[in-house]
Amino acid sequence: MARVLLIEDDPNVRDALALALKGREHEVESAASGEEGLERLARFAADVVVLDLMLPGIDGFEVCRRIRAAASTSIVMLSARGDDFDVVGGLEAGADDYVVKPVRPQVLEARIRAVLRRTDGVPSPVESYGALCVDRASLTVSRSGRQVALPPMELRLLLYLSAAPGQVFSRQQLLESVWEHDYLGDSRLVDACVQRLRAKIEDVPAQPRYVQTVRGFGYRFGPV
Amino acid sequence: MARVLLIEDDPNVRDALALALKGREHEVESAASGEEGLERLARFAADVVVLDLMLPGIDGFEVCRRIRAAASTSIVMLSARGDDFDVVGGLEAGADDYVVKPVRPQVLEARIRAVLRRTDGVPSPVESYGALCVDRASLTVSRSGRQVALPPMELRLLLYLSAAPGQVFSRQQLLESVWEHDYLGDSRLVDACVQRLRAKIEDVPAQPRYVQTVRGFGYRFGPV
DNA sequence: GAGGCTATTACACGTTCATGACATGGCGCG
DNA sequence: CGCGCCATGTCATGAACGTGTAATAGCCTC
Repeated sequence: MARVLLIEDDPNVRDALALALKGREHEVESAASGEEGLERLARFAADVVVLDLMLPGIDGFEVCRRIRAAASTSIVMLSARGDDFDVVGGLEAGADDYVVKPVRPQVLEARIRAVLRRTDGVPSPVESYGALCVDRASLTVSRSGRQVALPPMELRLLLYLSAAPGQVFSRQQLLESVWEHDYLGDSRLVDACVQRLRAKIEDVPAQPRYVQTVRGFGYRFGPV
Repeated sequence: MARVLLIEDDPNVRDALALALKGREHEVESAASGEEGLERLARFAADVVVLDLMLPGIDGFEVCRRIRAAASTSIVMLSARGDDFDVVGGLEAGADDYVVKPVRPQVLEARIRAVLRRTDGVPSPVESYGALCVDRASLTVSRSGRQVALPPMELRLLLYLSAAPGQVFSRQQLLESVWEHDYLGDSRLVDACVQRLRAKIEDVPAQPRYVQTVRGFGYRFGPV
């Protein structure tokens, strides 16, 4: 019925859910960590990702953001923590649904179906922001209809930022998520990349419309 | 931000939710029964319908099916019954999400956003206190609809205070938490920052509505 | 009315960011 | 195998902006 990627570190839960979903004619692929999940996703074109929050290595929220940056796959979060605070945080990180463990497979499946029903009508991963067009499938960017060639890092940065328009990211967050650097310390690397990106996508780089500076905090993609 | 049709027969719940959603800049229309809701929907082009299941007259499931038949509006079901059976049934009747009462407005709103994200752009989460709106994702503040630019420290102070409305913080606490200074000692630094902040967000800085002085103790955010 | 607490304003220093030049390194092409 | 280009990361400079401090004025409380 659907292609499901299950990211969950507990083998018992993972196997139980995988089995149940397969029994309902879904195609299921499993991963035990965030890293593994992201890697699988690159090759297994999932319709929906079922994502545990408590993962070894990079946590569920970060995995969620990275999935959002790269693809338009739907995400159902799965967590043992059901406080209002957690739920709101999860949904704001970009999840389509948030389910509290333990969960009966029937319920999980019903929620997956509800999420997919919503997605069906939205085929195009092309997002357009003003004159800027970002196509996450072909990884191309165009500005006022004319295609813009972006080097890898600038493209990754743009994808990441534009996946959450309006949200402010610190340089540190960007170094970790986009560059996958883990060292702490001051670096003007992000700044430099932002400048180069602006030179290519902004009409007036000195008054950026898309990639904006938030003094003292970091950068944000739009809104104007 | 979004147009919400709220179908709920209990006037208390209805008014509370309507008020909370309006406070977050949504446009809200209410209906007390299924018939009234369907009729409203014909004229009020809602982005999402929040639908109680226990309604007088035609029940929530039937309303859901009729909405689905007529329009592509998203539906968030609201019910006091949270059995797995009910949840699965609700989602299979065509709901996009199913929320169990009682629900905190923040959670309902986060779920509405998640549902809308699929069809619309991504509006960011907004806390609103009277005429003051604080958007914690994009780090923007607006007063009576007009955006206010705040320098980093003033913004951090406002974010910190408004995260716990009503609670009093001493200058020392603020120095530690907002400034991350650890030295003890008298400093009028917090005062100065508060003044600058007031000048920007208060209508009458001399009679502050949002950032209030508690003589001898410190400052507090609201209540209005 | 005195003392302590807070508001208000001004100014100079420090931080932060933009910008462009430069060094490094990988990759493809000859 | 070697050359050269392009992308990336680092650095130095300069400007803009915000911030902390201090000095003064106002207010509340006892």
